Amino acid sequence: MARPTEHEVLAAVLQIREGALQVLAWQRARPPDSGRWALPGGRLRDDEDVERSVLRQLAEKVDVREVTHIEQIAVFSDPDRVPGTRRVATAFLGLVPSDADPVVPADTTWHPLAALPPTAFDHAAIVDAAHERLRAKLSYTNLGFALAPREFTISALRELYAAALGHPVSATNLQRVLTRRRLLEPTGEVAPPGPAGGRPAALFRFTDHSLLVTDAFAVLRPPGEGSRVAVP
Amino acid sequence: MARPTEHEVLAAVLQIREGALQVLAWQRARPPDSGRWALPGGRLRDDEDVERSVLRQLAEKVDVREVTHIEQIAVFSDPDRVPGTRRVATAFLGLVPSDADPVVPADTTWHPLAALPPTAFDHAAIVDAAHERLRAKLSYTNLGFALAPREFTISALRELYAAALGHPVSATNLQRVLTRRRLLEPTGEVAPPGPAGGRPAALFRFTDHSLLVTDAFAVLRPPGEGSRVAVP
DNA sequence: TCAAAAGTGTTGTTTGTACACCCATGA
DNA sequence: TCATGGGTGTACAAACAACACTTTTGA
Repeated sequence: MARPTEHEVLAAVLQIREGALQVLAWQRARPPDSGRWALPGGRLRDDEDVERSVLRQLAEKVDVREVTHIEQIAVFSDPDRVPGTRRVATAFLGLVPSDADPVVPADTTWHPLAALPPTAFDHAAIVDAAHERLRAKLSYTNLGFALAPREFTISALRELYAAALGHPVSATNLQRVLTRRRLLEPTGEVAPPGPAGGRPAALFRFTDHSLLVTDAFAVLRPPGEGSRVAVP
Repeated sequence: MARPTEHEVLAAVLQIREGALQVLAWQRARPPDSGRWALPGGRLRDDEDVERSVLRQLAEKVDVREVTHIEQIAVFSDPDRVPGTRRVATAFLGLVPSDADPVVPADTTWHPLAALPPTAFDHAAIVDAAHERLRAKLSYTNLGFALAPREFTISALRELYAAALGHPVSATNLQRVLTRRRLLEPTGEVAPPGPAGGRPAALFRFTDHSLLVTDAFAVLRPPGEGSRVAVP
């Protein structure tokens, strides 16, 4: 009955690169599932909780200072999710801003979510769940801050949102929505126009770099209340 | 280094009883934390995933058929969250409709969240997280179906929502919002008035008993799309 | 016919979308 | 002065809160 069980953490680290949403993975050199691509992670140590563990393990793959957001997605615990010793996994979503280019080990590369190579174990399901969480939170929180550089033009931000959401986004309305929610503020600077000319774009930044829920239109709220809530 | 680690599941089972949001807990008879109140749960078995495990363990406390909704909240994994052998916990939110009155063991009773007795370990934090999740999802999903009887009057539903949310809810607007989202439909029957008289109330039911996200006003959606999404 | 409870009508505000129009720059 | 991208103004529709008003019952 007391078959040994390990606990591991796994992270789907997402970044917009070359206009596409990509995930960091490393290629397994040894069985099981050798040759397939796996998410970064590993065993939970005795002296750390799952949050510290995932940050420690990511530090071996990327500079942790470049991970702007990390959150639990779910526990994956099918008894047969990996062969051999049972392993229960806590899965995380991690985000890296689009202007970072972390040094990664030789066996590790980025892959567009739209064209994932064969993945190890149940890692494809973890990537899907992370993507879904990202899509949802982009709509009702300020989570864009974790995908964008510190300063950016609206059209650059538009491309990030479009890539992450998987559908076209209007720059006009994106600016309007984020400004009305007071998530965006102009820096006062402008970016030089491209080679084809055009009006120079104003630079913006996110007002906050911690997660805020902007459920302005979430209903059934107490009579006459604000609409911003901090998430601890 | 390889200190033994157990994996347990814990459930914050919530129900509206006597007009208040209450949680199911049992009183520990033995150390550690003897006398304090703990959430139902226990060790993960080798042949089950965490979802099956929590349902199995709840079956020992309440009739599982009365649990209308269950979902993962988060992993609690502080190395010192319990004394002795390390235990990593997957916490769940469970919901029971207000008209159910499950038979529970002698050491187990319901407690209003507003007046929780001393709790064991980190179980108070789990209850808080479950409550927060419930509050959020009541606003943007049809999760009310899991708290309400199959058929109910609007004013009964109003009391459920008010108790779960912790603030007053207008019956007028509650009916309007849920109807507009097509979450509610009239049964055609009416409930007899109370002793003081009054117009008999029409009975309603939820149109769906599986979780639906009604993020009608979630922004940045693709140009011209529907507003209901099924959650698997 | 009055009090009590339920339900509908109406109004105003906020949020978001769509689209036309104006602005600043390089060639 | 024209093409190119950036930004604003305006109009419209949907969702919701607030509150007045009507309906249906028991006493």
